[in-house]
Amino acid sequence: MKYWLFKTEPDVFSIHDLAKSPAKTACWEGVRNYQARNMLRDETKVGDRVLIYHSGGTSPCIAGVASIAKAGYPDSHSWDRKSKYYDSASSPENPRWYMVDVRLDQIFPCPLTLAGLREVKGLAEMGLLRKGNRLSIQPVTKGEFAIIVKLAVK
DNA sequence: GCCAACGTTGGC
DNA sequence: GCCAACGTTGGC
Repeated sequence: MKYWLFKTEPDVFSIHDLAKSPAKTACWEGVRNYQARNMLRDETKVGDRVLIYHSGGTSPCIAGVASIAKAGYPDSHSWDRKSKYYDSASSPENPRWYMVDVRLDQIFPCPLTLAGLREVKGLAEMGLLRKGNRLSIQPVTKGEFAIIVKLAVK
């Protein structure tokens, strides 16, 4: 099993939107970065755990945990002309972009702020905390995941 | 709103 | 293949 961190802008799609989705499950569409695409397409498996990160705003934070409900599959928004994620280079026959389905497991009672996470020993190497890392899909180590869940549930 | 960091594009 | 220009991300 792998562990991930997915970034989202809560104004666009928050963990609360995920909670309101049918069966608390939604597709994670619109990833338009090749490195992130490759991970979604090649490395995700059903059951993988996903930290949901809210970027932007006054207090960016890890808001909760979800699981992969459907592993990487072509992002149909990429050939939907009406979608803001439309890409003329992508087609059903030759999809350029991929997405996954995620199902909410838990909203953290107290979201873990970025500032707070920087204080935590054992997370110093975490991708999220490294300068200049803009990837919206990031692998997380088993140890980092365990530390974060323990902090949030305490 | 600023700006650092990084990705993408396109001319050559 | 190099690299300048430009666009995007995202914390602050």
